[in-house]
Amino acid sequence: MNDAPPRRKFRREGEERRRQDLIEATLDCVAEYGLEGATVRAIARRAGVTAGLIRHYFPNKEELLQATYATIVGRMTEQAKAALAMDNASPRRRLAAFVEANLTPPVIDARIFSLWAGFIGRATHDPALAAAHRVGYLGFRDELEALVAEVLAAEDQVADKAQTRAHAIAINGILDGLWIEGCLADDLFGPRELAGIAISTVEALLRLKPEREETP
Amino acid sequence: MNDAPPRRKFRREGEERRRQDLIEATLDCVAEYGLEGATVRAIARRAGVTAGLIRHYFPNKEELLQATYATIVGRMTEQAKAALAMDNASPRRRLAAFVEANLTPPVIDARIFSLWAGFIGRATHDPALAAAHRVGYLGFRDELEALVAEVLAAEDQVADKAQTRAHAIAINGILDGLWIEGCLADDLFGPRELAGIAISTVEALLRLKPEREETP
DNA sequence: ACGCTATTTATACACTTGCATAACAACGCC
DNA sequence: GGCGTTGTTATGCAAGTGTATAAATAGCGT
Repeated sequence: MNDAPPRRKFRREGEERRRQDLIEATLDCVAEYGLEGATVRAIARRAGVTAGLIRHYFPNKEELLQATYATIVGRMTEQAKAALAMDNASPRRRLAAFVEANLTPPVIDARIFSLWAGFIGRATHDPALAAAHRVGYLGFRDELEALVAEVLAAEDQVADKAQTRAHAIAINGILDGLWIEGCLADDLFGPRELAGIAISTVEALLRLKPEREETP
Repeated sequence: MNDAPPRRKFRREGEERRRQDLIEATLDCVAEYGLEGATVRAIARRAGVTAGLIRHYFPNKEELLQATYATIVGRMTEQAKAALAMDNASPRRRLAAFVEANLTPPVIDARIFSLWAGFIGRATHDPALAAAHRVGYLGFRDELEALVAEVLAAEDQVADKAQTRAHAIAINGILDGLWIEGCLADDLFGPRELAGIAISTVEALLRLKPEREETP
């Protein structure tokens, strides 16, 4: 008569490890089924735990989603900044590396895009998200603006402040736009085609000399 | 003892009219609460009908959403193409007008963006939406490619096919990227600033002569 | 003026969702 | 090795979801 189902075995994990696992599971779910498919049960199944556990690490689902969003934003900016760290290279090369880093995997990634779209769509109604986006955007643009100023200085161009700002806005737009297309339809482009197009465009915008003229 | 609630009065509408009303109501709901807020009941309430009626015009909710998406895609491309209709102007001016049309109201609009974001997030996993996006994108890009070819021809530049394609991809990216920023944070930019930046960038990309040189 | 029929309402159903709670067991500590 | 802490499971619930179905009525053809 003992038809009581055997209780599931489990292991205790470290707090940080579990949180990270849950976030990763959320990313997987969003990638596969979209934001709407990222239910607590689906996430838990993916993470190999039961649904209730989520509430033990996050006060509610919303916070898990925000933590997930913060994770990918951090991951992306980290990738981009890594490209800036090449201190020995010329400003022009660093700009090119920066552009390329933003338009190749792992930044070009359908999973990330799916999550980004889900969140950014909410930014219109959710002031907190709108503010988060703004901070990230302006930070990114400032970085870009500094880089542009360096490049122009190295090329002996007058770096008008307004002009530099405009350039940064434009480059940021190019990166955003091509990033989207790359995430949505990478099969339409060659492996490094988007990066190449972006670099050409940026160099034309900054009126850099067209070809290899590093050492006159 | 007659506590039977009085049945709601209603009017019969023409089929096409009702379908359009339901689509419009869906647009409102998505714009206001996001895709997740566009439930059949919310949509029906918005349209001033009861939920069951939706199923009388659409076999299921999914089809209503697809019809809605098709509607906004059509509306956006229609707006953009209208700017191309200035037949008497020079290719260069028409390109500038096209760019400007895509980066000023009513194309720059938080509501439209909200809709776009909601749907595009699904396009990663929903094949039907992905296909819809792709035809829209490629159609837009083809239009752009033809325009670029005209401009280059008028400027006596050799119009390499691959180069023209690359230019169109780049311009499309610029438009997308700046469109997003404009929709999300129009207060960060002057009224026509984004359009101006985009036009400058495009002209630099196509290596057009910098200033007013229309009549040498 | 009166039915006919298709549009519209009303109600119900099966299912999913996020969240709350209680029982349980893995693991560190003495 | 027993024990307490707490990470983890199991179960339940109320609200909301899309959909199915039947009843009602608006408005047209006659």
